[in-house]
Formats: sequence, C-alpha cells, structure tokens
Amino acid sequence: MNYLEELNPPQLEAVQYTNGPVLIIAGPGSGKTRVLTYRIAYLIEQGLDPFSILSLTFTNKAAKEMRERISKIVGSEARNLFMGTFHSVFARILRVEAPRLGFPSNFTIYDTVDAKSVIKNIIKAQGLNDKIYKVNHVYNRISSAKNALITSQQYAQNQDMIGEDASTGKPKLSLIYTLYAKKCFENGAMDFDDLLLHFYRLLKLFPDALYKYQNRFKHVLVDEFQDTNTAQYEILKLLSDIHHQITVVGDDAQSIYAFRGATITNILNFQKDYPEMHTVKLEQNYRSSNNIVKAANELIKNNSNQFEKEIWTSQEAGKPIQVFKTVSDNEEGKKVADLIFELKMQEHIQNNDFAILYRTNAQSRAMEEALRRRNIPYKIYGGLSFYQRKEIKDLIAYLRILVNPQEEESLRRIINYPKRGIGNTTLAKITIQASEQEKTMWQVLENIKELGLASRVTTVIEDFVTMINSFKTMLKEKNAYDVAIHVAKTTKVLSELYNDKTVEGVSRYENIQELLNGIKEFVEDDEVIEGEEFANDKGLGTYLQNITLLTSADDDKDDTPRVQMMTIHGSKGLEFPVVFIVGMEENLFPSAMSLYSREDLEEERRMFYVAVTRAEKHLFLSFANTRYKFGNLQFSEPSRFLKEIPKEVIEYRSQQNNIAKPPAVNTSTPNNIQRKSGLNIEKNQQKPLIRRKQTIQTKSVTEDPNFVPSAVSAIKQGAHVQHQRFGNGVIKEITQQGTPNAMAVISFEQVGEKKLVLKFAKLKVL
DNA sequence: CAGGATTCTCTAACT
DNA sequence: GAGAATCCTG
Repeated sequence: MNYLEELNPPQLEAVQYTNGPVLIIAGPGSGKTRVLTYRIAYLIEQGLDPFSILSLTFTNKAAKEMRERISKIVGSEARNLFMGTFHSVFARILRVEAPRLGFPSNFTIYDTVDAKSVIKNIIKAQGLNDKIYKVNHVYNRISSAKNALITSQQYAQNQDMIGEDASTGKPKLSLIYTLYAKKCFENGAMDFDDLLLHFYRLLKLFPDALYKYQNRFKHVLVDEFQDTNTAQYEILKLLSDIHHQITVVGDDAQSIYAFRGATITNILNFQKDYPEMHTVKLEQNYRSSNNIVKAANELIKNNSNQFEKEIWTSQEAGKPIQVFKTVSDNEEGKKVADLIFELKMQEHIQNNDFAILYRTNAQSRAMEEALRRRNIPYKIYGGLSFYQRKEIKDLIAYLRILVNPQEEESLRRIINYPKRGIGNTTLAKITIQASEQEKTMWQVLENIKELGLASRVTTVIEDFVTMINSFKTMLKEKNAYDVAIHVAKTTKVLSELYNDKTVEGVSRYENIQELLNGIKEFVEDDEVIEGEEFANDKGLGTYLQNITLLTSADDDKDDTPRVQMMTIHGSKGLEFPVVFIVGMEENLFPSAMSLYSREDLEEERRMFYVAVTRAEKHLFLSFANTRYKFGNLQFSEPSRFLKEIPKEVIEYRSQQNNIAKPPAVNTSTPNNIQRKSGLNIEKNQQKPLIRRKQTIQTKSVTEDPNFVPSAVSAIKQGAHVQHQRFGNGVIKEITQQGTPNAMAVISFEQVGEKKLVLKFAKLKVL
C-alpha cells in the first residue's frame, strides 16, 4: 500500500473515502488521474470485486491507461474492471440487451455522417424545403432532444419544443424526429445519442434490467464529470441508486462541452441529489510553472459563474509566457516551426514534448506545411478520422449489411459501388416498393423479379443478392478478417483501387490494406475474460461497433516522437512541456459564433483556461494579422483573451526579435499533392510521416511471415506451444474441447497464464 | 446510366 | 477550399 504515501492529504482523502457519494473538484494538473487510479486500486485491495466497479472515462485510451496503471498495483485482476467511455460501455451492454427494445444485438452504430444522411433522405422524401430544414440544424435539434432524454413521442407532446419550432418556421421538425427514430429502428441502428437514450429506456422500462446493473455496479466512478449531459447523469443516478457509491471527478472551470448538451448544473444537482455527499478539492497543481498557473487563475476570474477554487503550485515562476504576432497564418506556422527547431537545439527537447493547440481543425494546415518544410515529424489528432474516409466507409458498409441486413443506409452506399449499373431511377423504384409493402430494402432486393424491371437490371441485382448471401454464409464459418478480405476481393473494391495509380488511388488502396490489418489485429487479440457476460466477442459485429466509437486519441501506437497537433477540445486531460496556442484572434478564439451570449463566451474562456493549463514549462501564444477563411483572406484582431493574462508573466516577442533562421530544407515537396494523398514521405524519416490517423500500426501481424500455426486438433493438454506475441508456453487445460469455442489455459514463460480461444490463437506445437 | 464540368454551400468543438 | 448537388453530354 506504499502508493498511498505518494499522495497529499486531500488526494489521500479522495482515495480512501468510502462512506458514500464523493465529489472531487480537481483543478488542472492536480493529480486527478492518479487519484482515480489509486482509488480504484484501493477499493480492490479493500476486497471489492473488480467486476463490480464501473469506471467511465472520456476516451477509451484513458480507460486503457488507467487499467494498466491499476494492474501494476493490484495485478491482472484489473482486466475485469468495467471501464470505457459512456458510449462504448453502454454499447457493450446494449449488445446483450438491445433485443428487449426491439433492436438486433448486432445493431449498427451510426456516426454523425450516417445519421445526417438518413435525415437528409427523410427531408427529401417528405418533400420539405431543404433550405428551411437544413440537415445540420435538424440533426442538432434531434441530438439535443435526445441528450435531454426527450423521445420523439415526448417531443411531439412538448409544447415548448413545438412552440420553438413553430416560431423558427420549422413546424415539421417533430415529424422529422419521429420518422428518423422510426427509420433507425427499422434499420436496426442507433446513433451516438441513441446509445444513451436507449440505455436509459432499458433501465426505465425493464425493472429487472435496472436491478441487475444496479446490483452489479457497486461502485461507479466518473471522470470529467463537468462534461456529462443530462442523459448521462440520469443514467448514473439510476445505476448508483442502490449502493450510493458514486465518485465523480471534475472541474467546472474546464467544462467545454456545453455545446453538446453537457451541463455544469450536473455538479450542482449532484449536491442536491446526494445531500450526504462528501466534497474534496484538489487545488495543488503539479504540472505547470507558477507563471502559467498565475495566468490561468487570472483569466478564469473573468468568468462570473464558477466555483470557489484557487489553483496553486509550489513550483518556481519559470519562463515568461511568450506572445508573438505574425502577418499571416502561414507566417505563424513558420514561426512556430522555427521556435520548435530552436528549442530542440538549445534545450534538447524531444519532438513529442511539443504540442500545437488550436481552436479549429482547419488551422492545422498552415502548421503542417511549416513543420514539413523544417522536416519536423508531427502527428495530427482528430480531424477527418480514418473511418470516415470514403473508401473505408464503403468497405465497412459491405460488412455492416452482412451483420445487420435490415440496415439500409449502408445498402444504399454499396448497391452501386463498384458500379454495376443500378442508378437513381432503379433505386427510387426499390425505395417506393419497400415503403408500399412495408418491407426492408433488402427484402425487396431479394424478390426483385416482382418489381418487373428491365431484365438487365434484374439480373444485376440478382447477382448482387447472390454475392451478399454468399458472404453471409462465409461469415458463419470464417473469422472477421477472412470475410473482410474476401469481400474486398470479390466485390472488386480492392482491384479497382489498385488499378487507380493516381496518388489518391494509391493512398486509398493503402488505407484499405490498413483497415484489413486492423481487422486482423482485432481478430487476433485473443485474450478471454472469464465469467464475463460482456466478454470479448471476436465477431464482426463487435468490431464494427467498436470502430465507430473510437476517439481520436485512441489509436496512438506511435514509436517515433512527433510534435502533437490537436484542437483544444482534443487536448483535454493531456499535458506537454511546451505548448503553442495559435490563432489567438477575435472571431476565431473566441469564435465568432460565441460572441452573442455570455454563456458561450464563458465557455470559450474555459477553453482557453484548459489550453493554458496543458503547458508544463513553456507557453507560447500567437496571432496573425491575416488569415484565410473559407478561401478568402480575412483581417484579424488579437484575441481579447490576451489582455486577460497578467502583464508581469508575459513577454512579447517582436518580429525583429526573430531568431536566426536555420536553413530550410525540402522545400521542393509538392505539398498540394501530398495533402490529398494522406501520406507524407519525409526524407529524413525511415517511415512515412502520418497524416491524420490513417495508419494503425500492426505490430503482431507481420512479425514472422514464416510462422505457421498448428491445427487446433493438434493442441493437447501438456503440449509445448509457441504464440507469436506471448512466446513459448505449456497448455495447462483445454475447455470445450472439440467445439469451435475450445479454449486453453496456457502458462507462458514471459507473460504468465492466459486463457485463449484456440481457433484464433494461432499456436504452434513445438 | 455514367462521368465530367460547373455551381452551390458551408465552414466550431466530439462521442 | 472541399464536398455535395446539379446539369449536361455521350
């Protein structure tokens, strides 16, 4: 228990208090993650079964890291903890429970793009004016209703909502919501908000389900509580209603997701809903220099709504916060790259110790080009994610309809991709038939002869149906990877991209290969958690649900140190020795859209607070006089936030004060082409530089091309076997021998005992 | 019906 | 500046 000695008194209290609900108000850098980690470890040491601990984090990566840290204290038991984001945890449970609500357990999860596409079709089908019913607006309206736990039926009865829609000239919104919910239900699909809403409905409609999860989760812990919305909070309340052991950790000053329905009132409500709750404040900052802490404290004072709290540090003042101005966004990029170059030389700081933070993703571009010219490796988090690329969505669409044939959105996507001569006219006829006969689109396709189309088209569709059916058959016998690669080949998706020798085509081909590798890795991640109802299911359905819920921080397996670039939202919870906050301009940060209300402006300021407090040693703030916005050059003024930082901690770098420029390299790179390609080849790099997040490095897959696993039947108790990743071991025991689910307990020399499913484990008998 | 050219629209953050 | 929608032609 010596880990407890590392804690200061409030931290220790936060870890050890077990007499009911706890609210931990944790300032930036106050050791919040450490407290949560140790608290869970402590609970386990006190005898609490890890299976009965539910811990909700903001990213899956955070969950994974916490799990690893906990296992260092309590051992492998930690893998039994139920941990993850709200969305992924509820999705996992809904895989088991969704049939009660009329959804297939292999329900599809729609990302924002999918959801908007469905809405767009509804607006079109209803003959509504899409200038008035704009997809984005409709989506946001429906989303916020769901986040407030208002179902479409309730919406239709809600005079406030109806009134608002009437006054904005959109009386049909309620209808669109109803039709959208209906469509999702028919498609066997849930969007992000549905994962919360339907889980809540499950608990409300089925008392036995509520009872089951209330009993199971004896302790519930929530990180980043300030960013939870109403739906999430109501679910938390239900889940912890029996044991009242709920721990929430948050900081009202760091609430930056109000736009998504998060509400600080959850913190206030927590105090009301749990009058017996205990509050702990963590105010000592271990992360940043005193100048940075001072700046953060001062600027946040400009917000009227906040809890009493003052962050302090025992660290010395440190470097002043440096502010500089440039003439354009491109110059800003250059200056940042120069400074990084300089600091690397002078202070021997690693690439990955630098972070560039910005308000909007679009700003990454100027930074990117400048870093590339300097040959500084970088990595961009967020932005257009790998799984949102067209070629990826296309292949995934095929996989989705195999798992969930009801699903229409994906079917529309691939029915004519690659081109097979099924155009809009045909599609329209199919759609009409489906709605008239109240069938799914797929059912219409299966009986396409009835529709009396031209014989050529009928044949094409019949072939398509036959092909999809053959994939489904295969799915019953083969693993997800084998099926995926078969689909990619048979549909000609792979060869079509392979034959496209343009830069974009090559990149798309590589992306598909990456996706296939990712599936392979998923399939081969073969560890089994025993006695777990929600155990690792290697099915394609699980895979598809998982990837939709990945957060931008989740695929970070990088080996080369890179400068990290991300939005301020994406930087939440992270820390870096050197931080650049770029684009400190009016109408950008604070955003032009936030200038009309006090609440929005205060959220922008909290965002600035978050950004500033990411920095440990150096903080740079920059703004540009001109900047390209939507392709036009715009003039900008310095951000009002700059004035809110105390002068004594600031140092202005004038433009004359420029550092001597090291010679630029590699300027001949054709940037415009590389941007589109997705891969940036850097001369000094061994590996290609990765843009966005398209590369998921797959270590295990290519380890030894000559490795040939033995047949499952050859694996017997007592056999000495070799595993690609775990090394050599001995079979201790085999369960369910002879069945496809046969598992073996194997004692490995290096990694200890593991339980693996034989058909996936790829073991070689020695 | 496919594919290319042109016009239009939208530009905040994220699961 | 990019992606979607629309129009036009083969």
